[in-house]
Amino acid sequence: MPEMVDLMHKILAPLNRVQKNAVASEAKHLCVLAGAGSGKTRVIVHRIAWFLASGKASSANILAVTFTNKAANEMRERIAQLISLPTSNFWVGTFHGIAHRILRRHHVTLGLPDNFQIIDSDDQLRLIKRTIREIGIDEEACEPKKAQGFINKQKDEGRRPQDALPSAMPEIAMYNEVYRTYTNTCKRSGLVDFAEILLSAYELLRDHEDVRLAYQHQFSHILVDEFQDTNTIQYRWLQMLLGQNNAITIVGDDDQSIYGWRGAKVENIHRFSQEHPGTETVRLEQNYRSTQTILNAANHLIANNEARLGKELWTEHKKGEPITLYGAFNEMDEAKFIVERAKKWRDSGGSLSDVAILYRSNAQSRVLEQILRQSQLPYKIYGGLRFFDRAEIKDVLGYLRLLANMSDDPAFERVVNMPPRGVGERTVANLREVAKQQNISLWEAAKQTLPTMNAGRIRNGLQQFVSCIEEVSAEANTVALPKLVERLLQSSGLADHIKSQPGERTHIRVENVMEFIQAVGQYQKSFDAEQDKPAENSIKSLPAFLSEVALDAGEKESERGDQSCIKLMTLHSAKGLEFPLVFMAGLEDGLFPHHRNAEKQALLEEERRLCYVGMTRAMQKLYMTYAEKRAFAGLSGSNRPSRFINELPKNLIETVNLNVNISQPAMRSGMPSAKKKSNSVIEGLPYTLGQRVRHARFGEGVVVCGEGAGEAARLQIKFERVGPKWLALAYAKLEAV
DNA sequence: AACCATCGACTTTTT
DNA sequence: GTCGATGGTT
Repeated sequence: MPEMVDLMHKILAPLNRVQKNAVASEAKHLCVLAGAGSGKTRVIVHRIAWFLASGKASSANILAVTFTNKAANEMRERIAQLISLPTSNFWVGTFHGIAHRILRRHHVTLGLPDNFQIIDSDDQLRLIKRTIREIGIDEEACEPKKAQGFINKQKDEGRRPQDALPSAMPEIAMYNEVYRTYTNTCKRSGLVDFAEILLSAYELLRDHEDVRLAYQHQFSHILVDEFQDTNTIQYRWLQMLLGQNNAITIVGDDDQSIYGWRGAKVENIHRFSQEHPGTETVRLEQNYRSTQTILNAANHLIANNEARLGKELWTEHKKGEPITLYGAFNEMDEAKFIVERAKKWRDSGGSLSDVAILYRSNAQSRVLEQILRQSQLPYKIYGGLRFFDRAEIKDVLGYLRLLANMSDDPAFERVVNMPPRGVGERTVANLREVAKQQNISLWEAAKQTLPTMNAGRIRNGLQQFVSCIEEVSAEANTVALPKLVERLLQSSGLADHIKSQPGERTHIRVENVMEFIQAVGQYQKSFDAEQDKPAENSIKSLPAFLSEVALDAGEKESERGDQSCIKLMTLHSAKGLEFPLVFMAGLEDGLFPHHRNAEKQALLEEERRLCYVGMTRAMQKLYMTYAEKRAFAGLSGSNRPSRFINELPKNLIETVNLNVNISQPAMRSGMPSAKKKSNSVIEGLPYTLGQRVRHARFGEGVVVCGEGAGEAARLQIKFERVGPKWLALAYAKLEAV
């Protein structure tokens, strides 16, 4: 008993007053509005521990749901750390992970094969393309990407093809037809996409009372992280688990809802307390991350949003440095400025791993990379292609999927001619025809068709493929996964193919495959440990491995090898992270807020939240930059500074123009036009940035930047014919144009 | 069937 | 300025 009291003390002691109220709340339901950097995860972890320590629930009664594997793992680890209990019987996981686990358990009830597999959005798109072709709709009229968006949206909203909303638009009917056919194909092939996981899990609970009651009985205490990001079906799914008696704790921040475009409904958190009588709402507003200056600016910005529950961050930290605003001449100049300041940070004792450069769209990283490389600063781009999405890895996975489930037609199509063995589009089309007529899989069709084919290159190739699969498949009974993968790579010729590809990427691809084999080995190990004995075959572990891979975003990759690297990522992928020094680049109207989201209020508010998220990543110092001219496909030409800049309190901002070595006083007026003028004057020189000049030898150009004064004054001119050149003003004969 | 050249599109992406 | 898809050529 004294241990219990000790434990309860240990749980509450490190918390502030509001956090304590949340953790120990006796209310039936709890809504924690957790501002950025306010100790959100800590509250959720401690509340779980509190339930356990106070005897309200045992670990098996708790369901904790997150959106990312990373968050789920972190939660699990921190619970284990706080209370010394094994966490293996906790239900902690992502929406998809938990729903998937339930699907596996009840696959019979759902009419799913026991070896059903998960397809990612890439596979989904391929399958949809094929479906469109199969139906025979004109691809011009039915863009696969749009069809994919439609289907996922339907599923996110809980609508099956037969539930289609009446619509006057003929294309809706067309998309729905694709949806219907696609659904059938998935069923036949034993495939489940991401949205399907959630929808099926919801329908299972909705339609089967016994199942529903069993889970309701089990999960007396439900906790949900990042609740502002839940979509319709996730909300309903939670509703099913909640029933009348269970208690739920939701944690989230409506000001950080930035995934509305993916179906997330901020309204879910807005209306939660109304729909759940007995809800206590707690606001975590003390921030442990940023300076008061940064928080004030962020508070001021987000106050412009109308639809919000309302929250104001504060901190006990110092005021800190002002936010530095830099209006660059162009994107090069912007990148140079950022790199310059990052260097300064390092030279004055900071670490480059503390530095993050955030941007609205991925394309912006290119210039930054270029300048970083030139400056020889180490950097790492986050959120690019995920490890398991690399082409060579997906090829190997395609083979494995086929081994796990011979009816997996998309997998068949991916690998039947990989490496090229003469089985082209024509041959596959024939197989598809056979498969369709007899309602069998492509694999079966291939085996059946083979003896009737004309001898030749095509038949040889297909025969090779079939033999390879059968051979390796037989071995799956006797060898473990890593060995199986190696055999597969050899037997299929994929290993040789990758090695023999010309180009500089070969080396990396080979390395990736090696790493994949290693990952497979690790997986087999942990699988064996769970089963309590080493498996002498891959049959059992393979489907589970594939599911794990499909539901793994590949976050592990970002963990390694990032010592003292500057981090580059989009604002979206920065959510949940923090950095001592943050640069937000490309704050231009059109880019950020993105022009497609600038008109409608709701969309603009989401852009503003994105800006808020970006700003609140910064711990010590925040830079915001924009380029007056940006060469950017589609959005070329000159841009105004982002309207968000004007929404920041002027007294928290210092405006700087690095290249001319002058610090400008804070903007006098918020008007971009006024600012533009004052900013482009080069102090002490008779030229302005962006001015056109003519040189006797180099021709016409534009003043890009300048430095020095008097005799030492130099200007950088970007010439149309010969590119940028630095010229000493004293010698170069320039004339204004 | 495989390769190459040309055209055009282009936000964000937890699973 | 780059990636991907498409169409024509070998």
